[in-house]
Amino acid sequence: MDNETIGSTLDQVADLLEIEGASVFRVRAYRGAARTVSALASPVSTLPDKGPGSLEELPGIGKDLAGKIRELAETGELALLHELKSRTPESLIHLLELPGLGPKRAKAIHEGLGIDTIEELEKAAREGRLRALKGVGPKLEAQILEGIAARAARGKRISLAEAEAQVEPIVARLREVVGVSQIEVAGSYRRRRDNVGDVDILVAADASVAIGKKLISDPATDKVLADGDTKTSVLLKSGLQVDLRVVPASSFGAAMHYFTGSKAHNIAIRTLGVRRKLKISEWGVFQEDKRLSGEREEDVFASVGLAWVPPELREDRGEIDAAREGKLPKLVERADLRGDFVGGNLDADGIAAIASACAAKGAAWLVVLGATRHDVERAQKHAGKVKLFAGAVVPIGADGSIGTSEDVDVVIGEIHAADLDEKSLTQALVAAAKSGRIHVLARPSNGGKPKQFDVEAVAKVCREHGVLLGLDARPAFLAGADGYARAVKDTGARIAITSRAANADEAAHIRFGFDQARRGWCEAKDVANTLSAEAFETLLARR
DNA sequence: GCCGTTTTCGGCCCGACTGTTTTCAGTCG
Repeated sequence: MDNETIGSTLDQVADLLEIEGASVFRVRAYRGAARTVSALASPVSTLPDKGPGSLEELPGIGKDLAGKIRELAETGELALLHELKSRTPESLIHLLELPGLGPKRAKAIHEGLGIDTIEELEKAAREGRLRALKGVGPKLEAQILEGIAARAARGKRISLAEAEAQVEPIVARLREVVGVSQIEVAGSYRRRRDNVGDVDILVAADASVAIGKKLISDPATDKVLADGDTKTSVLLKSGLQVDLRVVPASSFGAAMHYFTGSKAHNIAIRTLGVRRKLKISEWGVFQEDKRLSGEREEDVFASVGLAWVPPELREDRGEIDAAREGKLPKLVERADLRGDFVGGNLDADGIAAIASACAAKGAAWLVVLGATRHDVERAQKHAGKVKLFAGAVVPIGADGSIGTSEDVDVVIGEIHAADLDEKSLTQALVAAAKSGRIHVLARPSNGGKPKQFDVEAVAKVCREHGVLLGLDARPAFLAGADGYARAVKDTGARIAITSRAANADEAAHIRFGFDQARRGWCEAKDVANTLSAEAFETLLARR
């Protein structure tokens, strides 16, 4: 069973436990494990049984959960889940997806009314039977019906690129409101997750400033979900939910920290606060009701003895220990960009256009995929100072054999292996990396869905043979790229971020690759795109 | 179910909002 499925199975267990009324801490443990396993770059089966790197060593996973995860990985089944399903109908899990319905009410609905499915729930709500339950009145009943009607559109996450395109113009309009001193987008958007579920905009201003009204009247707004003094929520016409929160400037740092999350990171930070007898909230850092700080985000970290942590790292994946020990990575920055891999049947004019757009972003070299040395030589005259390399993408066979290509400077090996299992895929990639015929090993993907393989094992071979590991920066190919980058970095190998842009607009997508590399703790030295043209050429020759 | 600068047992983040209540439980982020 692959890691993602193991994660969602553990989430199901958590849902059912929650409905049963199990300890919230036990539920949290399962959710934490689900998150941790889903984010692993390599399949659970490739982890060592004991000692460093084993399941038990992962934060929040102890003996019991490690056993359950192994059970799932090896057999695809989980005895506990069967047991839970025998007591509580599985279909109740779907009730939790409705706004206003949590575990307690789902349980009450099941036990009090004998309702197990959304269809039964809808019927009962229409007939006004739900309000027979304690704590449920007409408003909740209406909300549930509305939730059922809108459930297809809810909970859908969109790519970061799409979210940027929708949110940036809105933020620009909100920024114009008089009395707004600071405005930032927080949440997973600020952490640069490859997909976002909703968008949190944080504003420093007096509560009296009419910024909520401005959002409500924004041309992109479709529907108002909440409209209070400090919080306004709307649904955009696209279906994206935007939450706007107004805080005083004195709390802006604490609020930024809080609303940036992640939830797991916040819990970890607050737990550190508790040990120091501090209370940390979105309003600031408090000691016995006395407010100590909160104007700047750094204040929150400093209050628990930590250095400021870049948002991309705030996933409770070791950043807190690193911040305490002064071992945070100096993350690669977009300004470090020196080169990219572009392509897509470009003619000399197209190459020149991309070269000039990339040069404006700091590029000193470009690998042009699908171009011959002759094409590149001709285009070089119009490419200014940007050094061009001819590149080719060649197929890797299921046995690791490398296909043929034109005589080019840079060869990217790409495996098309929808049907290969983890082990065969790993073997093929290792063989390709050892072949001495490729410079970059593309990340295996099945139409944007990453294929699982033993990243550590492959990256180790790549490091030994001077092969770069590709990270496709196109928005549809970013899933799991952060964990992949982290695994590559940890083995000491280097990644190569490839925009594969066919035009200047697409070349700007390289930033999404940088985002994921940052989420993967990569420093400039871990990313080949930061090399000067000379250093990149040397690297090509050395392989 | 996890975990240890209080701890191997007894804790486990914090606040806002909502709808239903006459003091609070449930949900959400």
